[in-house]
Amino acid sequence: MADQDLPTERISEAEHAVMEALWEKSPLTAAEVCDAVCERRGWSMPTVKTLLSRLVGKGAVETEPDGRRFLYRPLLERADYVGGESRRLVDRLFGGRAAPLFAHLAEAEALSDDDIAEIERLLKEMRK
Amino acid sequence: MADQDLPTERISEAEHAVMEALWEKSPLTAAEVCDAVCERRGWSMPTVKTLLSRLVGKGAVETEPDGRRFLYRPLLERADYVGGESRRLVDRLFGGRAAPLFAHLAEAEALSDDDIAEIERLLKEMRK
DNA sequence: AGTCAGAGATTACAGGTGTAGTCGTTCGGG
DNA sequence: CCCGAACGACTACACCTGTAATCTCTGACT
Repeated sequence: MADQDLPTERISEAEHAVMEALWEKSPLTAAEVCDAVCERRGWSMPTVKTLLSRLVGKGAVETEPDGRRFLYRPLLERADYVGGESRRLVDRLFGGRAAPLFAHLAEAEALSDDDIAEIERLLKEMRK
Repeated sequence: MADQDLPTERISEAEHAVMEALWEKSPLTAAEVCDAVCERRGWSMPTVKTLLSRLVGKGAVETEPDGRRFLYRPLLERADYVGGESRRLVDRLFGGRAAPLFAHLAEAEALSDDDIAEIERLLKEMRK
């Protein structure tokens, strides 16, 4: 009963970098997306164009004509993407239970003091 | 300073299913791995053989001759794999901070009561 | 001793992904 | 009014992944 009718196919890692740029600010032109990500990833414009096209094809991004170019805007929301990826990981690696993930992060000392404090705060809030 | 000298390349999802079988019990023959996963995934023997070979190539599994066949044994430990994958996700999606991941799971109601109780227990233990 | 079952090795092949070049059109400047 | 810059569309291509068929060898049984 949790089926989304979003026909959202899976988004690859490179595509995700483009999505992050669009989540940060949108709509953007292809050139602006490139400004946001090309240097960090060592990409050229054509690469960004390809990724944008694929994202449009996957239904994760929509275009809006603006003169003779396009403005790109995310259709998939970040929270949905993040939620899906998190769930996939938890399902695949921890049998769907979040506690073992937490235990693992704790054991690996991947939790900062800030994280711990924040989580305690969240827990307190939840149980209220 | 946390670089592992393990030359462990990335393991794909199908390969991961094979690893799970080997983590469950090892060493196993290819046929035994197939017994463990073929039905669930709808795979045939050749598929398992291919995945095992790739895992050996990636240095995640080692072989030990046993008569004329091989016994397969994981070299990569489950905790390392799980840790790596978890870290990748947290880095990519939450800027490396675990608290937002936790917040997200909480918000998405992906935490069962058991999870919450368990996490509280872990927290109490950690702060001691 | 000959053959067959079963083991790993080799090959296959379509689809996804990372990364980019080229093509055709069209707007704006001279 | 023409040309070049810039844009999206199309094409390219190597590698990875999922999935499997086929080949070759060798040990065991008859």
